[in-house]
Amino acid sequence: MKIGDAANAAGLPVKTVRYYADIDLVAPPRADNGYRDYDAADVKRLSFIGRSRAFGFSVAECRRLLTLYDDDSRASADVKAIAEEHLAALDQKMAELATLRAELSAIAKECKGDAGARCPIIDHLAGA
Amino acid sequence: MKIGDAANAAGLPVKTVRYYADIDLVAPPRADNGYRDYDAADVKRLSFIGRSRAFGFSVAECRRLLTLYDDDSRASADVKAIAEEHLAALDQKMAELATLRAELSAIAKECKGDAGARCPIIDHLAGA
DNA sequence: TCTATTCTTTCCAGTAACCGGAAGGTCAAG
DNA sequence: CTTGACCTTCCGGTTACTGGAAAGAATAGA
Repeated sequence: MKIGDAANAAGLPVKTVRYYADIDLVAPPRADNGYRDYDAADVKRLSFIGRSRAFGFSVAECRRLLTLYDDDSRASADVKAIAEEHLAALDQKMAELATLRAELSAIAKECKGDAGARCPIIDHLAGA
Repeated sequence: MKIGDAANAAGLPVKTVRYYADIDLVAPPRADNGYRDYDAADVKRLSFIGRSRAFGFSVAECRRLLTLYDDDSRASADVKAIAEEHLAALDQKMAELATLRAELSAIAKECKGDAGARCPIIDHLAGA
């Protein structure tokens, strides 16, 4: 199976699939003509990565998850640990954004937003 | 004033200040010895950028804000527009993260997280 | 069979916003 | 005069790709 078909089946851009091959995430053998030769298992792994990425896992995390996916005797605790690690990171990110948003919103409220030059937002950013 | 002092006064790493000079955000003249020569106004602009970045504005947005900061006859509406644009982006980002978090959390809950191999998280990622 | 099109390959550059380090010039202190 | 702390430029790496160029391979149609 050529890269285009594999990418299609996995729902990923060809470029991305080639990139995953470059970084040895899913690196199929080569056919005689030099083309990468994907099989059904590769497509499954690509789909797995696609879904993991959609959940916000980094490529590095995907690599770990893929190792666990391949390992029939893994402990589900190991998988869950990665997931909770990621959940914690999401929580932290959201908290940061919420703080930012609240502060900026408070400052923006003070600004009339008219044709006048006086602007509390600028003043705040300037350190007033 | 040399870059180290300016960076110090603005609370930014020297590398960052040099980067801002490279991209013409705050580009001071050169002294005879080739050193960048910052003045008090430059330090203020650097601090302004530092605070803007801390609020999550991109460097491109900082550039726009800086233009308005420099313009005594700007309309506060122009500043507020940038701020609200950014607030909207923050809201969208937070919404995305919240969705992600909820979905992942729901899946993770199904996983016992023990020594067993059966793992609903992996199953979900595999597309079960 | 010739050809046009659609693959595929590799490699290079760019994205955002820097950080780290190397090689080398400058300057103040001791 | 030498040491050390600055400063300079340039190159590479970070994340996860994306776009594009140049060139070879395969396939469909005339």
